Amino acid sequence: MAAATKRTLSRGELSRRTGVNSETIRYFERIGILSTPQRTQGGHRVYSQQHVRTLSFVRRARGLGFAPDEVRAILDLGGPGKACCAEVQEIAERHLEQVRAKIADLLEIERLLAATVERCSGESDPNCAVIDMIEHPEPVHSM
Amino acid sequence: MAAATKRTLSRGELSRRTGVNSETIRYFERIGILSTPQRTQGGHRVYSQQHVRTLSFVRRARGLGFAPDEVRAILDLGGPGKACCAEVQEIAERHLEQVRAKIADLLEIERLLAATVERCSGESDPNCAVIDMIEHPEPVHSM
DNA sequence: TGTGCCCCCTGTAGGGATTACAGGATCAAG
DNA sequence: CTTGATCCTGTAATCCCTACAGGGGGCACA
Repeated sequence: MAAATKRTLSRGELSRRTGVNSETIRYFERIGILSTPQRTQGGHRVYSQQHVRTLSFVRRARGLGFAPDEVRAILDLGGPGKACCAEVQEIAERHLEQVRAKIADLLEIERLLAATVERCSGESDPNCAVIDMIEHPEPVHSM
Repeated sequence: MAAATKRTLSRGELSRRTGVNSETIRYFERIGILSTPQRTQGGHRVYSQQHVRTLSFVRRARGLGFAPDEVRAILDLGGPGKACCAEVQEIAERHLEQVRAKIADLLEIERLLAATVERCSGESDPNCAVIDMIEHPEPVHSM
């Protein structure tokens, strides 16, 4: 079991590899986001490279605001031999819409913030542009 | 108190107007994000148009992933006669950076999702492009 | 074969943000 | 004045994690 490419990892190693808190890994397993790993005779979890990939994906998706349920929904469809494209495509498209809506909102906020910071004198002007923006926001549609 | 422009609202009305859960309004008041409103003699909260504006801003900011503390930080600076520009500008700039980072990540995800959905046949192809993407994601830097 | 030390195991408790609920009072319309 | 909707307060529950306590495994190294 020496060097080179070790094909399995402990929970701590998986945590370090993916940046996901090791307690959270246990939690993800409990709520069905990460498949139950094999165990050693002593009961220690043994993770595969597949787990690394999945968990990395989950991390990115969660970090971008996708709900655990949504993540699970996509992940569930990726199981071995499970149903495919038609169904997955629909979910993916919904996500795409959400992503685009978020981007639009953020761009709007970005525009506002940037313009505002620019107008800011940096001095102690009681007529602050940022505060103005807060108190009289342009409508950013929806939300 | 008939029609036209009623200048005050009850909690429920404020909730409906802003889309923020009415219990959450109470919560925001408790943690200092929404200023304590006036009360009727019977103890019912009475909100102003200002509350509508602030709460809408809070909602947008929260929806975009800004922490309550961050929201409060900006809001606090907007108080009547409070300190200004220099300080606010700094906060706003930090936010701007965060916003831009988020946008970048989302654009990356959007690109991936869009390309993937496009490749999708929409049929029951066991070789699903979306699932492919999940299992062999291109690195999206950081995260 | 021991024997350390580190990491892992389980169950459970904590925390932040939000939402829900129970039991009672107020509002406002008829 | 009655009544149904809405509000009040305090507290519990929920979700998503994260942390802790106490008791073992895993494994290098002598």
